[in-house]
Amino acid sequence: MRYVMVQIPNKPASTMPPAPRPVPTSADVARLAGVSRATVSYVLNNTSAVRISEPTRRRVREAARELGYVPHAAARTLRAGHSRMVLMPTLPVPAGPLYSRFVHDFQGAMSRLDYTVVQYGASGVGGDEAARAWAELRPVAVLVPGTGIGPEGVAILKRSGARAVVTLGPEAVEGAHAMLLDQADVGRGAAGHLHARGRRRIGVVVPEEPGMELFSAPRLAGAREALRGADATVTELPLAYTEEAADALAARWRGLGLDAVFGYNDEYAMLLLRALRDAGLRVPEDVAVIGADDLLLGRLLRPRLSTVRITLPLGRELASLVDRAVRNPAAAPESHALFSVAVVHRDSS
Amino acid sequence: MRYVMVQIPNKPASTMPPAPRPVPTSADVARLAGVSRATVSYVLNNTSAVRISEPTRRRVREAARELGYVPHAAARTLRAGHSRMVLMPTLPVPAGPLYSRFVHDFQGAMSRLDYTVVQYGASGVGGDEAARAWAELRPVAVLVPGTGIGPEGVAILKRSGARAVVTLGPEAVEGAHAMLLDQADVGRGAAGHLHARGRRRIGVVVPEEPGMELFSAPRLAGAREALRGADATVTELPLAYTEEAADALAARWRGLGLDAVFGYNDEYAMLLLRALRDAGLRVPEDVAVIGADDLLLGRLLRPRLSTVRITLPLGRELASLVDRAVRNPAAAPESHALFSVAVVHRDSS
DNA sequence: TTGAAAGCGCTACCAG
DNA sequence: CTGGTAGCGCTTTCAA
Repeated sequence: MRYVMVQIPNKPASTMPPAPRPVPTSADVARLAGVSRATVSYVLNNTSAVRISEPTRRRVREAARELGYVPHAAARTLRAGHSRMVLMPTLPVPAGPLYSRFVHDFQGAMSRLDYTVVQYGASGVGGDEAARAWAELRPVAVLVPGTGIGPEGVAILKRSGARAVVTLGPEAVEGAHAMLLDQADVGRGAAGHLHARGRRRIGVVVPEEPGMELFSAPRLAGAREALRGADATVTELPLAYTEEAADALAARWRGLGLDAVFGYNDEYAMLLLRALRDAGLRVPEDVAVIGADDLLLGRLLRPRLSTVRITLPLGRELASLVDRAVRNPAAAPESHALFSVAVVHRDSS
Repeated sequence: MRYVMVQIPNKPASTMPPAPRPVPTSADVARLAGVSRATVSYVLNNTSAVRISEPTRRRVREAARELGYVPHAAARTLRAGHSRMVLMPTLPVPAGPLYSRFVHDFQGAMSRLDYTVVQYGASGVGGDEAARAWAELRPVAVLVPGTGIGPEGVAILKRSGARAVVTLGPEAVEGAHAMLLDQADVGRGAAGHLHARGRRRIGVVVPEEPGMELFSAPRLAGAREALRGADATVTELPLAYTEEAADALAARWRGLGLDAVFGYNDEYAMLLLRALRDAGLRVPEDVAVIGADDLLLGRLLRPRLSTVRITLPLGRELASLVDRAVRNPAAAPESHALFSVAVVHRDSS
């Protein structure tokens, strides 16, 4: 006598969610093709160490196609003990054009090296908590932008099998490779330039949009630092990215007694520059203006906008760093400064 | 007599890669805490169906902390049979500001609903091949921008357990929910506006940057279509995003005999507008200019740039659509047109 | 309150 | 050339 387990619906069939056809597995393919699961695996992975007759191969492929079989990445990863996923947490703010391009290039370069780059939607948690969430995915490498990770987080990732951790931020983190990229340099460059041009009462725009302090705070701090000890003042200028806010700021400009402004980036600078001119101020005579990022559009406005040009690391170079690090995880962490900053003096300062 | 397997290095120890300390598993935690793996699982997942004594809980947590234990997502997914990952293939081009913001909002909304959004770096393959690669990850939902998937691809994903497939493109795909979003509408809007303003010989900028044809081709086609049968001509104007290219185009402008131009988007439009004016042409008298995307910067240029405003679906609304679809996979696919297009007439046309 | 064990889907070893 | 099978790390019944 044999017994068979039968699934008993615990609700009337009419209210049950329609039984989703179960996802086909390699066992289903094997059954349909009349071979073993091992053979299926050999055929579908073109395992060269093993010879499978052509008719068998055809039967297996045919069965897989018929069932719409797709292998299960999690199972494969579990079995293999490693994957080729490179994890990149997404920024907590919408990406700007420079960063978008950088990520795109990096992704292209990595896929040419046969890695898969995955941008992981940060779930709001931070610090070691975030590092743990990333570690759960067992990526082969992690590329962390900003200051979202510390030595403890790096250790967590490495203990979980990450063969390379690379940070993209202002300072190297113990145990991780670093692409040095300090937003404060941008503020230093801008403030230094304005000071060199003879300006002494310098405003620094700070976007009011939430999350932007990630970039604006170091840029402001850099400006402050560059002028420390010099006979100059730095005034923080909160500004929302709207025409109205810019006009309002321009309207009370004369009362501020400033002779120069660093506009956070080219977009805010262009916005403010236009508002200042509309308010009757002369640029650069009454007020010098400088932006950052060297957007093409900044060159179109008149007067042409001075700016701080930022060179992000090339996706290719970073990809090759990651690849080397993965291949040789024992190597000492490298610090690179492919990021660089250069003042471009045009007409607005 | 018992035998024990011993791992024999096949190279001299000095040239061996340093044996990476194996990643701790829940079994290691159990061993260290002196309990079973089941207990570890109960404690770390706060399983409420089971009471574990407080001292035991502490011992387990302490052991986990000491080892730096992080659970293995692949194993958990495999066991659970499902995950809460929402897959979003990355665009084949760097994202623009509108799209970046949209993705950011969507991600935030999804994580509030307790899903994890993952942007998956497309490996260059396309069509059903790409769909299969996505299906390997067994995402609970897939959000596909553009025209990167057909009915066959949707079927593959659903057979692999995806409970919702949503496309973000010009037309609904069999079996998938759709957020209708046709770039051709932008071209239609722009061309219609220019024609209504009395222009008849209309140029359409087509960016030369690789990959942009994804967006520029439908915009051009939409413009052509809007003017079909009207007494108007459409001229394709290839343009690279550099000042030199814009100046070169402006230099031969009079020879082209055009009285209006749709600049692909605001950035190209601003670039070209400036070059045309520098070449001595009057805007809008000699040539009307219109862009698209309604960037704030377009309002700063003089004359103020006319534009086609594009409203992307809100991240929140899309997130709720995805969530509903996941909860009720049997529901008929919905088509929404939260995307909309409106001509904003300013001074340049 | 805790432990033993099955099994998710896959690949790689070894035997036939 | 092909099949049987162990085991990757985890959760979850069932039994003690």
